[in-house]
Amino acid sequence: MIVGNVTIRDVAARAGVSVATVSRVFNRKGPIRAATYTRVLAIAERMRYVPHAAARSLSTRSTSTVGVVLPELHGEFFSEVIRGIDVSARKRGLHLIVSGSHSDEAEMKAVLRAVRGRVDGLIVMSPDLDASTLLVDLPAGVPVVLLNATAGGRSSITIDNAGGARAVVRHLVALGHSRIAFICGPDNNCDAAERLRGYRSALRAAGPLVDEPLEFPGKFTEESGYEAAQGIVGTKPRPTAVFAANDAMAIGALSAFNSAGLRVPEDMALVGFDDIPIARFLSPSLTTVNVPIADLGRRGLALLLDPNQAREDARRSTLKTNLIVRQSSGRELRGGHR
Amino acid sequence: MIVGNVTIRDVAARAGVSVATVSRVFNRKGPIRAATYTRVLAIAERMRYVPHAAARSLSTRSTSTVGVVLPELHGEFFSEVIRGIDVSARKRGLHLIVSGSHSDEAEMKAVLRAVRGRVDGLIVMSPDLDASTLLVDLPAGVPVVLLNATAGGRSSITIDNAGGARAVVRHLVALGHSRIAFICGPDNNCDAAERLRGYRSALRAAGPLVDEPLEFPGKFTEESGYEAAQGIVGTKPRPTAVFAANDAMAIGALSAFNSAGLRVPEDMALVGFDDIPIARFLSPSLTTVNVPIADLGRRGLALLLDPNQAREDARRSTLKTNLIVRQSSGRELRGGHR
DNA sequence: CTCCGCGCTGTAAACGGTTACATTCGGCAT
DNA sequence: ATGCCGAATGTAACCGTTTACAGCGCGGAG
Repeated sequence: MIVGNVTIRDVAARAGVSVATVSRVFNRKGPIRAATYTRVLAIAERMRYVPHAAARSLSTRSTSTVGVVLPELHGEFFSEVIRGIDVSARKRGLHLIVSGSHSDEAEMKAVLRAVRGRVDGLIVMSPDLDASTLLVDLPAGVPVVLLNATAGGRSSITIDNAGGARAVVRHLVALGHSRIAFICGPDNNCDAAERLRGYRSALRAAGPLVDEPLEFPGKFTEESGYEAAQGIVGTKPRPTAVFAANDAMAIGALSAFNSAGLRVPEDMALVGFDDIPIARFLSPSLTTVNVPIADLGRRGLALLLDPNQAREDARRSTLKTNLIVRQSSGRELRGGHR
Repeated sequence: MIVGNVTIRDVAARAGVSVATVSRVFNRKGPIRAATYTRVLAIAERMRYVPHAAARSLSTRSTSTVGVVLPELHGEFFSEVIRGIDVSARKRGLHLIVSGSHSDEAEMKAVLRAVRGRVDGLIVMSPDLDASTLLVDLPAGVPVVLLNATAGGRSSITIDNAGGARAVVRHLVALGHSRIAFICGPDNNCDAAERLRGYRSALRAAGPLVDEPLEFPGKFTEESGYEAAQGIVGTKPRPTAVFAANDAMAIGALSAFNSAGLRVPEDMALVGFDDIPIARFLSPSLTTVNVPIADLGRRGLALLLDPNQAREDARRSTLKTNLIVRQSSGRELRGGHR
């Protein structure tokens, strides 16, 4: 027989007090005699009383949970974002409800609508889909913070994608490379677009000695990086350096270069973007752009909870990225035909 | 001005029906005239009515969310587990509340207690901490499924760790290796313990031509794999093969071997465990044991929701693992001193 | 001695849904 | 005409909290 769950009334009855008193004890609100306090607490403990979250939410109009909506859940990147949010959520006693794998827009909208009474706020990362149309029919009054996306009036945190990309190109150019290929991210992905923009502008800024942009399609997955790299291997004249728009594709490319018998970095320099945790453990270790991924999550949560959200200036912030030079970009090219 | 949220009563009033009718429309329950149905739905849509999740939960005694408790959230492995749960949760219209980073037991217990009225069930992965003591003061009546752990009477899904480990050792022995080192997982971690057990028993079974177990401590992290591998490099006589208890440590070891100038697999064969998605993209690609990670999550959820949970035989299941031979274990040793 | 104020506790009305039960209303058999 | 039945809908209790407000006892001021 399943023992029915103990309610606040049961505890009150057993302790010989009213439900209000028990509630006050649990919420440390209002004046309570010390003796009453400890007695109620002891009895509640003995009866294994645990407050019913839904009932409390209904009454207080506040769940203590925030929702996290990501394009997908797979891979080191998203895992880090979630972790960043999770650790700071726990510090504040908040719960996290996550949801990913939103291939299509309708599905995502359905999720967004189901939040009333479930979360106090939402952290949304939607680099692919246009955020402003998505959020249009979000229940009113739900605070939202966007990660790596912007939409009119919403708070957001973005990272300096273009700046990071420019740093990569400058690094490669400084090493003597002049034919630098780029493996793009998915179409419509705004991070990808910014990185591409940075790549192009830095190439242009590098002057006439450096070749035109040489771009290969990719989808931010290891597979797509692998395939793009195969295309690069067959390109004549072959580039001497490859800049992948994210680390996952760089990993795929590395694998393809190995299969093709090309050594990295001797025969081909390779740079990624994101600095996912395993980047430093690849062989060769991956030169990449560090983006403070966990920080992105952490600050997203902080912004969401910040009561000063109304202050316009604080609502948007951009996180700096910085180049991490490791082995895969190699040393200065010698005897180049420069 | 924030527009107050629309309640079911508002919709009922506007549509000229009772709240019961509106409720029935939304839940497709009870007989409703077609005309009423569409009219109410249209009005609700126009008013942007969304049912309040907490209120519904309170009334029906069922949230449609399940909780997922993991030891931590970082890395490809856990990310895959969550993804597996997430995709099948979405198919069933369920939400997911996750929580990780449970360094200590008290923290984890606190999380487990807070579930009343928040989730309908729990999927708990706790390879480090003893599950039975953890679950002792879980609110009564919350169904639980354990992943990679067992505790009296609880449903659980485990993977065949020992079998996978034995397959690895047999594979290496078949290739001609006789000095096979093992990088252990954390103490108290039951997956790690099982893998170690498999390693030892397979070595023993391999006969007298194969050396005694040679074990190095590790903690399932890339760093710890790196350090363990440094120790292995300095060991005399040096092993010819290394079996890391998980892929993350194998990645760390690979990095260390590269730094030390050892080629994998020519100078040192290397095998991991888990078959995380990037394993195939490492250079060399990693020989490892495939465990159906996403499946683990998927089946965990299925078991949790299975009304037949009472049937004793269905409550525990073990997932098969299987060896995936790639490049890192190399080809047969030639001219060994066998 | 009365009254006031304060500290502590109790009462009961929300919160926003669901649902058992009651009610209404045609239609149909008697 | 009467009664009955089932389909469609309404009424109101209930889910388990929080909290505004009321009440009560008691000590000190007047």
